[in-house]
Amino acid sequence: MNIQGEATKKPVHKTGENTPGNPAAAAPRASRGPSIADVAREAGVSAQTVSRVSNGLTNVEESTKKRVVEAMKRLGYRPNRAARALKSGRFKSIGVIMFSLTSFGNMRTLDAIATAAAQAGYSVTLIPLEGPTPGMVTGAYDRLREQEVDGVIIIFEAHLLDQADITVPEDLPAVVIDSAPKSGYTMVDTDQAEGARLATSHLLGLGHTNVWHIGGPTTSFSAKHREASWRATLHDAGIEAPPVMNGDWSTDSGYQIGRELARNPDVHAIFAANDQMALGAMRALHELGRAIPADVSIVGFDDLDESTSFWPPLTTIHQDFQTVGRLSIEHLLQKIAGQSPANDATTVGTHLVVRKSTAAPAH
Amino acid sequence: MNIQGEATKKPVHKTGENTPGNPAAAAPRASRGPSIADVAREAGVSAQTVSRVSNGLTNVEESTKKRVVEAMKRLGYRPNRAARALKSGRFKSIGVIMFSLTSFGNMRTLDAIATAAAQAGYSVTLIPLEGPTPGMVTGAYDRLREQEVDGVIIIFEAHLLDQADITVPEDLPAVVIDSAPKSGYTMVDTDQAEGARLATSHLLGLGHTNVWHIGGPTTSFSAKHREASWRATLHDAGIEAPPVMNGDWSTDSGYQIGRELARNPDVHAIFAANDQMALGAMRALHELGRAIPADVSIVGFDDLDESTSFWPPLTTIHQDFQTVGRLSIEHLLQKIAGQSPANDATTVGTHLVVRKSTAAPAH
DNA sequence: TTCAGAGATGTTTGCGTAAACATCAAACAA
DNA sequence: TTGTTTGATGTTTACGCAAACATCTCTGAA
Repeated sequence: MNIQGEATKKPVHKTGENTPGNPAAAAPRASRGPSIADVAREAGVSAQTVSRVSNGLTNVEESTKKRVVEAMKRLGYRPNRAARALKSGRFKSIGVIMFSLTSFGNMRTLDAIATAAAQAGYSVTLIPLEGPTPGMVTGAYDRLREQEVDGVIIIFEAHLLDQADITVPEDLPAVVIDSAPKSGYTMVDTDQAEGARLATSHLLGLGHTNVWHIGGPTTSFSAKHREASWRATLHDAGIEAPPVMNGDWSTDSGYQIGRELARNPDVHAIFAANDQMALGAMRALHELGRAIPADVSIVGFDDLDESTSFWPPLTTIHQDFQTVGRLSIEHLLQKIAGQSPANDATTVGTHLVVRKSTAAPAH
Repeated sequence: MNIQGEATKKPVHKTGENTPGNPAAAAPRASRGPSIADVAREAGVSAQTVSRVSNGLTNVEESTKKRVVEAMKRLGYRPNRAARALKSGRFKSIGVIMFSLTSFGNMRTLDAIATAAAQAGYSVTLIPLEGPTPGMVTGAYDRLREQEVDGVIIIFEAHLLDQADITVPEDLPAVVIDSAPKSGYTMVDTDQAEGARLATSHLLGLGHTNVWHIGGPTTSFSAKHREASWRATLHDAGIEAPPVMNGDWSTDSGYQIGRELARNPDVHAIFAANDQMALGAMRALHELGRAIPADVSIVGFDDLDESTSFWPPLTTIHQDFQTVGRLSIEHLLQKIAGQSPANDATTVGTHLVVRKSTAAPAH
């Protein structure tokens, strides 16, 4: 009420005094909240002083500041970010481009990003993509540029951007997760190589003479990196890597591949590129009567909260999604602030979590 | 390159010709993209005409429009949403407030929301909350108001808002998911009652004489509703409901409660309020030697993609997250457009998916 | 006393856009 | 012819904010 009254009392502006044929009652224009000018009037100061208080500048006398703050409260004033952004060119918002919200790993990373961004006073704008086709990527970029964000975090293979004939505008800070180093972008990611090596070595150390691999999609750098490291680890042990079948991260794809592997009596050790595919593979093994871990050992990658409760509880590689998300934001904010112009690559460590899905081979 | 070159050629503006003591080279002011005025100059028309083309208004001659579009392309023009928002009061953005990104159900819903919003030309701004305490909710609202969104979707119990002494500003359209009907907000949700009834009836129909329940957190309306419906279904069958233990949706909480239930020889049928807790409970049952479904039957709620691959594959209630998300956006956009002022409640149907975790009792 | 310096506060201005209004030419009716 | 309508286009203005600059009021030193 009070506010309303004040708000409508707004200035007549200097729009020339001559508007005689005023058409009926002015439309009750969609109530915009009180502006900085309203607060200024209420507090008896200038708009600029209100702005200073609003932005926490120091050079305002204590009593004045108090008066302004009270006026703000009374009017329920909230700064208008659109105006602020228009004026300052800063949006206090970062965009996240990702393909799918259905991959648990991405979810966890997004969660961490959102939390870290919020703590830094940034909001997160989501741009979901439907698939890794050039068109989809382009569309996202257009949208992000329109949206005007201060920077972006991209959670997929950066070379897809290149394929799509896109370069991130040089003035738009970007951080890439799940991509190759030296892609030309700042990068933060889990140490995929270490994780895959840990998983493979664990199985080898148990006495297995070979390790099969359920790979992730070939469009994913994480997947490719994990596979390469698995292959290298086998090679270092003098073992020739068996053929790889690639899933799409989904549980069902793991199940399909798992059925193939389960039918092969030579398979006694499996390294799945993520926990979800490992889960699917375990179902296939169960269905085909292969005991885990007595007959077949399996290791996953991710360490989801759920993996402890898979049956049997899954031995897996722990990924620190939290840290990846946090570091991404940190690096991005630094770039936004104009620091750290280097396109560096940061890697977050992993570790092996041994549970019940692996054991020494029977023979 | 080309674009770059054009962009830097930007107007000198009419900032008064007299700036003699110009300090060195003018700071290479953060390159703002080309504005509507640049396009207008390039195309030899007025800014207003460019605006008309940009907004797809019809009253522009074809040849003129073409000239403008070409100029836009040449300059790489993108409308500035901040300016547009400032002018129009519309932000083409909707906010999503949610507690946790770690609950799979919320994730799936968020995914659907983001997709539907994108299709409607809206972006999604994420506001993660750390917990259901009043302070957290308040903070989120402040942030959302500052962020200036056209509407919000709230994925949690609406009464928490009331507890927090907050009312959604009447002029801010809102849709609530996972909340009680008649909460005063427009509501979209899965038909919790139907789902819980389906689950309970299924177990009863199999011949079980009682059904235990693993409940969700008491702060969740979904959880309370599922529990109430389970209780009512038992009551209708002349059965007194056994005591309920409440988890927090997490797999681990399901495991803890599952261990209690597994130790009780009377327990032969369990309805878990979500699939994750069912997974945890199944692990507990396995560990304590209770066969599923020979000795104990269990039904979940959600029907995650993973549930097919749990061991045994989980019988569960299918929730259509996709539809819930899509309808939320539809209703919200209607409210934003000023239509459908009624605070109605929309319910999305469920169905039972029978897999391998349920069977008739032994004897 | 006089003035320089420092800090508080006010005034002007423009960010990019679109509504409101103004103008102008062509088409048409009287 | 002359005026009226219609559609295309240009001009002015304000959206809310915060830089840049201007002013004003104290201190304290010369």
